[in-house]
Amino acid sequence: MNAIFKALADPTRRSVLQLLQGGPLGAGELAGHFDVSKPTMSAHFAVLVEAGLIEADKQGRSITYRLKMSVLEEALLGFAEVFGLQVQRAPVKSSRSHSLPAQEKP
Amino acid sequence: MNAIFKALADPTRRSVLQLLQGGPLGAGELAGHFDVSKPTMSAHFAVLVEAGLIEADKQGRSITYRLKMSVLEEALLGFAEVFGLQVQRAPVKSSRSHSLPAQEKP
DNA sequence: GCAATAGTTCGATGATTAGCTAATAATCGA
DNA sequence: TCGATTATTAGCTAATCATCGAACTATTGC
Repeated sequence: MNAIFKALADPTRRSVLQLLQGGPLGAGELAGHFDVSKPTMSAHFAVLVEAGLIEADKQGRSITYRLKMSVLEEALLGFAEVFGLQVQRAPVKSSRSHSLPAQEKP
Repeated sequence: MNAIFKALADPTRRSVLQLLQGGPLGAGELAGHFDVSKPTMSAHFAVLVEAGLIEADKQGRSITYRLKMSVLEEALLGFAEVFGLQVQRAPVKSSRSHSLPAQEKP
């Protein structure tokens, strides 16, 4: 829980999560969106993986990161319900998804 | 936005918010719940005030802190909706509140 | 095998943070 | 006015954090 909030405390990491919301992306591709060095991005990814918010899928010499929505959802829910707030999947807005939906490993 | 997530990154500060969820509390009373010095707590309060998550009401030589639910709610909502999540006030569970409800300044 | 590519690890640095004690400021009751 | 109370400010330390360049590892293609 604390690891998740710590992970969310950095704007770069929150942006990474938002980018992954559109579907899995490679490490290099993600890094291209930010003006920081690759080692720095690598560290950010590590923090997110450690928190369980994303998952790495290594294939060959590239790595694909995938958002673990359920973990984010559970964390927000757990925190919010103490305050009498509800977090739930929003009703799907009628817009066809352009990329594959970020699907959780079964 | 960033200030809010930074504020939420610390477990002590999250606990403070949770305590305030039951209604306004004095600085000393809040500090009594934690095993840290009062200056340290004072700094935590300052961070929360800076983020807009709580509000101080000074009366005489004591200070009452009050949770600003709407700010917390807006922040969670703004963040969550990017991920297709909804945050809303949960339906009131049928349990009478023991203390006065944390009411927002009008 | 070798060069190129993708990403991580290492080591260093500067900034921020949480924590403390001691001192200060403000208020209240006697 | 004096002493007690409540909380903040000041000044410090230790730890954590984001960042970088350089070196390293692993993989692919030729």
